[in-house]
Amino acid sequence: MNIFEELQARGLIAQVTDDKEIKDLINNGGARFYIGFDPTADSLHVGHFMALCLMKRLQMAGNKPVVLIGGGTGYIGDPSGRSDMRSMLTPETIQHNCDCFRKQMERFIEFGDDKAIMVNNADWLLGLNYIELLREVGACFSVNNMLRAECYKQRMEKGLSFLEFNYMIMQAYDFYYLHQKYGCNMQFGGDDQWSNMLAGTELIRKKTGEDAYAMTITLLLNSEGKKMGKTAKGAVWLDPEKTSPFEFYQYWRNVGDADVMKCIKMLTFLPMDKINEMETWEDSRINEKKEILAYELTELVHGKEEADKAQKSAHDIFSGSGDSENMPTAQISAEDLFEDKIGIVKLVVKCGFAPSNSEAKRLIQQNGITVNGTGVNVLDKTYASAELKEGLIVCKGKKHFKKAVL
RNA sequence: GGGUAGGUGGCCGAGUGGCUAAAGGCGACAGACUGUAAAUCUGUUCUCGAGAGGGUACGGUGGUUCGAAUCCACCCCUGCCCA
Repeated sequence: MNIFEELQARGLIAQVTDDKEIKDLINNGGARFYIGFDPTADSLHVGHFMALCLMKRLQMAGNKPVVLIGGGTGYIGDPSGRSDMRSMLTPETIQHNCDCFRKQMERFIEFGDDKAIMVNNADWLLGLNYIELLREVGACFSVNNMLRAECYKQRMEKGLSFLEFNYMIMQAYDFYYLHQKYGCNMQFGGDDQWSNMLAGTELIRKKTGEDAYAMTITLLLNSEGKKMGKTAKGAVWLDPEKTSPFEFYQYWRNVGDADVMKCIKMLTFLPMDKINEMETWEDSRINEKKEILAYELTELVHGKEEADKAQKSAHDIFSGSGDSENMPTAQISAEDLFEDKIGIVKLVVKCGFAPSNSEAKRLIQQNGITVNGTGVNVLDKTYASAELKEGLIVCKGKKHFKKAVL
């Protein structure tokens, strides 16, 4: 099975500009392709992860990846798929985010002379001269056409600033620039990027007469049509500081039944044979599938050791052996104690189960909190420092566990 | 630049001087049921406080009033129409 077929079988391909040419290109390792990442936060998330996986798959098939960090486009903000304007990031934040991205990616993709390269579009976008750019690039764009693009259409009702309107031009310019400088002939991206990517291939054609290609990856949606990789607290991050390996594991362990196989196909590197075999498993093995999904992904993102730990914690907690060795911990400091004791409300907040005291109280009153296996529903319950030294197992609901230690 | 409609809690959206910490819906969290799933049902959903009670909040700043999300002035932002 060649790479194109595999991507297809995994359901990763959403749209392509020319499937024949692209097939040839990537199957024969002839693609020098880029994927752009805008530094909108200080960690990558699951959406980025899919793009990185794709990059890896293509790299394994002999193609050369270019990682583009949007240090320049971050100044503008992509309006695609947004119903309102992004808040503008300060230059310092953008720089900080770029650095964070770089660190995380280096762990995942191999960079080097004959491997992947990483570039930052701040290097060429920030120094552009407005009038020159208008003459050189602006002339190639039809406003009429741009307005017809899906990504802008949605914004026509709610308002679109000129700043954001220019995002497409900047992205197109990136592609053009990379084409000229590195011989980049292909761009990949999320499906919401389609119009921006097409703008790039068109710009290249107009300026150079050469063909360049674009392909989008299917957005990972759950069976309800919502983007996956989001939780109540926000995105599922790849940074272990922001989303612990255990939480990461649990997110995937808890995906809906209907979404398991899709996630396995799209996100893991399990061979298609194995996946096809899993498709034939009986329904009763659904939880086994979920464990495989969770383990595979945690291993990819956080490494084998962390994945083993997360899986073991999950088993310990949910299959009742009560072993707390690998449970995520919450550190309680001496200042949190009053008269050598800590109150239940404070304990719940310290464990990160509630952002405010009020919410913690509600949880407690609703029987949502268990400490060391016994339900606690009175607000004045306290625990002595000696108990804390032993480690208190605090759980919120049935799925959230923390070991509180002094 | 002119006209006009708007800006309310995480989101949508009611409310047009006291009964409003603000209806209703969505989302989220907890409980029941389950398989660490989905669906369903119940409860909760600004914050501080053990509680009584307090604090802050309807775009911003001032003002009127015993009392303002609600009235007035100015400002900021958005949609639509005209230029």
